Amino acid sequence: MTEVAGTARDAATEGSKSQQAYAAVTARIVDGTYPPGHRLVLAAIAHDLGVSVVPVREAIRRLEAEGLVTFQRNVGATVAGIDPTEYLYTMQTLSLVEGAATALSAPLIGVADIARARAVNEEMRACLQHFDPLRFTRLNQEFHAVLFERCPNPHLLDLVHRGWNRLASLRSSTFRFVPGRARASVEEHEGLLRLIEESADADEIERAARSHRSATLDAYLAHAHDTHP
Amino acid sequence: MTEVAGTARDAATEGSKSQQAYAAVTARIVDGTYPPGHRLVLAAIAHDLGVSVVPVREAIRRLEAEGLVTFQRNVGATVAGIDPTEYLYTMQTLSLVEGAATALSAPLIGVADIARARAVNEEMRACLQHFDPLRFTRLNQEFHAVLFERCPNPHLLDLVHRGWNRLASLRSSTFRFVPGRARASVEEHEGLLRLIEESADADEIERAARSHRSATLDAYLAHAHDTHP
DNA sequence: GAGTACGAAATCGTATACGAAGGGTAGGCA
DNA sequence: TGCCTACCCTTCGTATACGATTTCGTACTC
Repeated sequence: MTEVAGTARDAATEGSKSQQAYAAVTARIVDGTYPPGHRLVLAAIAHDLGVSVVPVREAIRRLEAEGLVTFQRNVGATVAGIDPTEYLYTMQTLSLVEGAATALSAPLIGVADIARARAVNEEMRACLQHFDPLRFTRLNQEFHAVLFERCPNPHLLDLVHRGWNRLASLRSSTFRFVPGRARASVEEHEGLLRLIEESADADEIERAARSHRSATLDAYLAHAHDTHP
Repeated sequence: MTEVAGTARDAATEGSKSQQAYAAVTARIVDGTYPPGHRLVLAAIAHDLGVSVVPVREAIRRLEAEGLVTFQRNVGATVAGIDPTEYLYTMQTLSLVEGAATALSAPLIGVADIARARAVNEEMRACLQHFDPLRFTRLNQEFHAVLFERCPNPHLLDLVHRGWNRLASLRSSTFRFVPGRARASVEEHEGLLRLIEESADADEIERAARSHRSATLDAYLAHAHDTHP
């Protein structure tokens, strides 16, 4: 079946069924088909993907290791929720690793990268008018990806990706709750680009990138505190 | 054997077979039964542990996610090696996350913790006389564990544990190669304790903890460069 | 003598099957 | 009427079995 229908299908058809299952489930979590709290039943997913439960099981375990799903023995897996505490920890960790990754990749960033990042940021600025949180968040990720993707330390880069993945599961980004943060964010992006352009000290870049993210977290916390005192 | 003899056996018998397999394989990697480069054959391990290949497979995948083993499709898993580059990346990442974890846990560290850490450090100081790299390394881990273990951010703490685990796979620690680093390390430990005692700024503690580890890395790199120019 | 091609052994990947543990519901008893 | 218990159903956990893929050894040819 796999060969017949999907010949040179798409990137998802690559490799083992486990990988396919992983890709498929991840996509569904990120795009919201499986909302937070949704129960992931192995047999159902397996049937859905046209494979056996074994590869699905492996995929779920991998997702568990990455924190996108929680797992309970003999009970099953559920899509990890948007627990505010969880959010805090994830953002805190991400600020740390992304800050470092950005600093490490800064010396390797060329003019083309800078231009691309700036273009994305300008798009974000334009987006401020008729504000669309989802679009803004997507652009935000794209912007930062340009900045950290050249990080030479693969472990660190992997941690950054995991952090973003976890955040992706709550699609209704921070900016939905705290739209006021969006404008400041765009300005800080420009400042970050300047630092990289002028080959600033690694420490300085790391601090800037880290506090940029921390500020978003703080804005969210302040908002959450106002809403649920 | 597992069911008949071991009723409330021991901690290793807890939970699923997958967890048992994970614990067993991890232990063998850390204690050197499976040296770096050793090929992990599923069927052999399964037979050895008295279980089927499925749980073993899951355990291996988990170890892969943690970086203790490398995996190749349709080929198998091998215990991850001591590639100097890998070491650099791991230490770099560890310095980052451990520094942050130490800073975050500092306010939660009580006098008892300080006393224990200091006792361990004194033991390390005594150990400097008839130097034993393995013992020194074990004490070193114990010392740092006291300092970061109270970190309230579980993700971050998990990353620190993973980092240490990966380093544990190369038991012949840095201090074997660079014994001169040991004395400086003990002194820096004392400085770190002082900072925590006097409730220093979080940034300051983070910087101190990070550069402590970075210094160890640098010492190793300098040594490696001397040896293999 | 070296390189290549073919075949066999080893090992992984996945499917299917069965036993076990949890949760929900219905029925009975206080 | 409310709570407790027993049963059943759903879903997971593991074993076994078979097909797929890779690798190593050997023989043949240039």
